[in-house]
Amino acid sequence: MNRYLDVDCSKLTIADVGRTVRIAGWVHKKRDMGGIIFIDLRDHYGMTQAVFAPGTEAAEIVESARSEWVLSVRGEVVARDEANRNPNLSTGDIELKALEVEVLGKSDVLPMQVATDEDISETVRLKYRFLDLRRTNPHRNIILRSQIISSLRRRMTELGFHEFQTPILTSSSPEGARDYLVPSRVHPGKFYALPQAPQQFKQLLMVSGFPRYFQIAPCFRDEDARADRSPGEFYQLDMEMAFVEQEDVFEVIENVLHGVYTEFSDRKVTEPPFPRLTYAESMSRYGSDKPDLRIPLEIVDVTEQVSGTEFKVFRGAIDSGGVVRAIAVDGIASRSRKFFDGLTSFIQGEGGKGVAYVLFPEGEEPKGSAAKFLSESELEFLASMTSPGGGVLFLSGPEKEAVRFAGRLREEVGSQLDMIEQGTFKFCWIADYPMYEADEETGAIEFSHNPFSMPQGGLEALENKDPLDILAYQYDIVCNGVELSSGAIRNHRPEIMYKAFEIAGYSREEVDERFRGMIQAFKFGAPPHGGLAPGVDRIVMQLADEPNIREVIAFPMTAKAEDLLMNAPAPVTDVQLDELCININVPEDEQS
RNA sequence: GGGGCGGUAGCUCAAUUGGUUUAGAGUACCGGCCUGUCACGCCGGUGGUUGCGGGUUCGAGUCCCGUCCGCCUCGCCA
Repeated sequence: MNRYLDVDCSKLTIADVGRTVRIAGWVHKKRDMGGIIFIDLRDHYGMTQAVFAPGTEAAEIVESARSEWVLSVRGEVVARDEANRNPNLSTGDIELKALEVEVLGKSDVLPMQVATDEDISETVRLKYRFLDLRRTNPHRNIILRSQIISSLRRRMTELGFHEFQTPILTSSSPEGARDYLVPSRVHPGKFYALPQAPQQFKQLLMVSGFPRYFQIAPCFRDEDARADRSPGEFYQLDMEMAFVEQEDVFEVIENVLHGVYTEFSDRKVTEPPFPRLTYAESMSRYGSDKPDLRIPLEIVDVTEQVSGTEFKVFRGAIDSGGVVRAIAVDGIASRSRKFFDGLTSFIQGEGGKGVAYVLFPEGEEPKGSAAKFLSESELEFLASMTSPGGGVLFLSGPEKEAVRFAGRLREEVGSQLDMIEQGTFKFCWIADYPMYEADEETGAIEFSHNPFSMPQGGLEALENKDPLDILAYQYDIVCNGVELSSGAIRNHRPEIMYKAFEIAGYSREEVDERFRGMIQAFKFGAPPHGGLAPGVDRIVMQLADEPNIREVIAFPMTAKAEDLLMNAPAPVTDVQLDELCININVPEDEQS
């Protein structure tokens, strides 16, 4: 085939016996028996055992070879004796009797072993990522990512979408995360920004008359990392459609996600149409706008039912305008005191006060921290929420807090009691987000999500309704408690745009200044349009069943946004800085 | 920026309450032996600023303070 190899390391079988072929790859393991030498040669495709007979020139060369050397071996394919076959290897029925070997690349002593399953510290893995990626799991994850992205592209194209590229060097946009900035040499003192998302570009493409846009889009946001959030950069399946309403977007994305999740996993995937929840409904039933529907627990508002209670904890909450939220859990009555104390500690760790509870053990009196303070009728009602042997957990306080803590408690109890349904991907839409929210400290009205979303009710709603009551055509798609994407039907009407921004405190001039390109475009005939942008890394993470996003990124950065392999970020030369008219002014206590 | 956990041979880990440990083991590496292994085996050897700096103590891998790095998390993520 060429001078290095004829076939890859996975292909040779009993049918090839007698052929003389070349294979090339890495020394996975070498077993030197003193005379005969065995080498497992590994490449991307598989592994083949090469045998070196004592006294041959090839054996002499290979004697000094070590793990991860790169060899090309020419040899004769021979069948192994019955007793010497290796059933763990696809090529285990044969071996390559070496006639000739060429060393293509030597290896220093390895900083980490490749041919091992043992855990290796992430620092070492990231510093020597090229070695790490040779290992089975990391290698497989990156290939899976490639296949998923191919599949996404194919599915989008088949649905009539066209793929576009949009600028990487663009301008800083207000709102949102901190930008990554790139200094301009031609315009000293001015900066490009890397796009946080191609949001405005894709909307401009709609105005340009392209009805179905998509892109596997790199997005750059200078925000801190999480297990499911890589710092700096990530990828979205960015898509946008013209002349559509919310349901049209839902239908397309359900098709694509159901397809890709079914293609790449054996789990049960929610059949389209995915459940639709309003934001308000999701918050009240699950205490979260990204509910994990695999947990069969729901939050119930029992404020009214216990409004006459003497129980001090509830009394205090209700009298100061708060609420009492309850989660009924079957079979929980037999749990130890320690279990419930643990739940209280958990909620305290989240910033709450604690968890009250009442239990209904079968054939016994109700017990639990709240039991003796509740009236007969109150207990009767609560008992009806669960079955004998069950119990009810309570969180009380100001509504916003009670809702949030109840949501966290729901997840914690679900997880501790192994109630999370395994082997499924449960999707849902969260729609009807509020257009605005009040800043917690200042009370100022600000956009709660994307400022480019169309307010429900249009201009009329903006002019006549309390801003905090206005909903937007704004939606999220959630899978197993992970937010995959936000999206919206966009506001394509300049007059509605100006009004929407005015409510959030931006003048017409500011809007013109900050979104010049887009607002101008909308004045020259813009179609109604909308879309969303599921996070590719998170999709791959779920399909690879990895708990950490770095496992599906070939060259990830650390939580502190450093690339340990490429040594980024790094200082640059004074010449480079001079050319950009930049003076570095790092405070002394931050120098390292 | 706050909180939590961690950092001991190249790698993965151990080391009782602060003390007979010359800081050990496996693996890797080096040397010797071995012609059918597939985690080859056997014998021997090299390899340590216990992240770094300071402190307490007769004595610190172990306790205290600071600092750096890694992970998780809160803030942050239109």
